[in-house]
Amino acid sequence: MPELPEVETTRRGIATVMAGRRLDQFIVHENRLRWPVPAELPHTLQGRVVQACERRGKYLLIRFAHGVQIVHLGMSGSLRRVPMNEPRRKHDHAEWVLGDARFLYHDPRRFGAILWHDLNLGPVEQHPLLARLGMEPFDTAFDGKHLHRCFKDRAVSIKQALLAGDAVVGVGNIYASEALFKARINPQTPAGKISAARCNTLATAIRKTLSQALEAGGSTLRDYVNSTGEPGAYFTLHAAMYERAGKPCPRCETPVKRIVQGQRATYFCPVCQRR
DNA sequence: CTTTAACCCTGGAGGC
DNA sequence: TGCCTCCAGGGTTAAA
Repeated sequence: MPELPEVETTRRGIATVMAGRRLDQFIVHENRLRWPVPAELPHTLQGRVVQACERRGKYLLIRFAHGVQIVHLGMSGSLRRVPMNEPRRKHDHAEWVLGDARFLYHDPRRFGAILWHDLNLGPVEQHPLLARLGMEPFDTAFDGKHLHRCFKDRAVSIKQALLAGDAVVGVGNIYASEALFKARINPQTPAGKISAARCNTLATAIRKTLSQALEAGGSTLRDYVNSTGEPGAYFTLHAAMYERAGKPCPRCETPVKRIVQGQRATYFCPVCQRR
């Protein structure tokens, strides 16, 4: 389950190798991902130079002069650098070869995606998958005011509003529970009922949660793209709430509660986290 | 418009 | 040991 920290760590890893280099070959071994990998993509990319590796939300953007390759790791995907002679494993669906550097896209559940955006159609930010994404949590403009504005009049729970991704990107199911615990907000609170002051607290909590995870990801996954499936940051970062139902809250020792919101598990402390 | 639920898929866990 | 069922997850889309 790559969350924003893994995606960002992956981006940094591939960027140092890919940026400025010629892509000799892009090879598709299995095109049945979330959407089919475009059949002409290997031809479109053959011999083109990678300009940059960027990220928007959990989407990796591999930029070329004529377009942008959009890569999503879904929930089970990884993008690793491997030796040239390493045999492919099951679920290695695509590979990039740039000189002596080789990267494999591995995704057992095939929830990920590899797409192409032609820059003749306009900037990649206008791609349907990216156009309605919320603000980046590390954007300097991201703050409580922004959240308060986004959540105004919304009846949906704050947990679900965070996951929706139209206010802020990168807060997945794990970090939503963690950030709400940190901000001491009950996940069932209607988003529109959260005061401006608590939105400030929440914005800080989100940024702190993600940056701590990124730091953990950055240390344990320093060579993520060179390795063979290191554990994600959420394993090394001890979760206070996530998957800890019945265990004591780290603040008050009340048993952590598990509920389901929008078909997804939420973990919270019924004492520390108030509406 | 909002809200809800189904869907895509595989691996792992638990029951028998 | 094997077979069956259930569950997890992100994010889009169809239906209500």
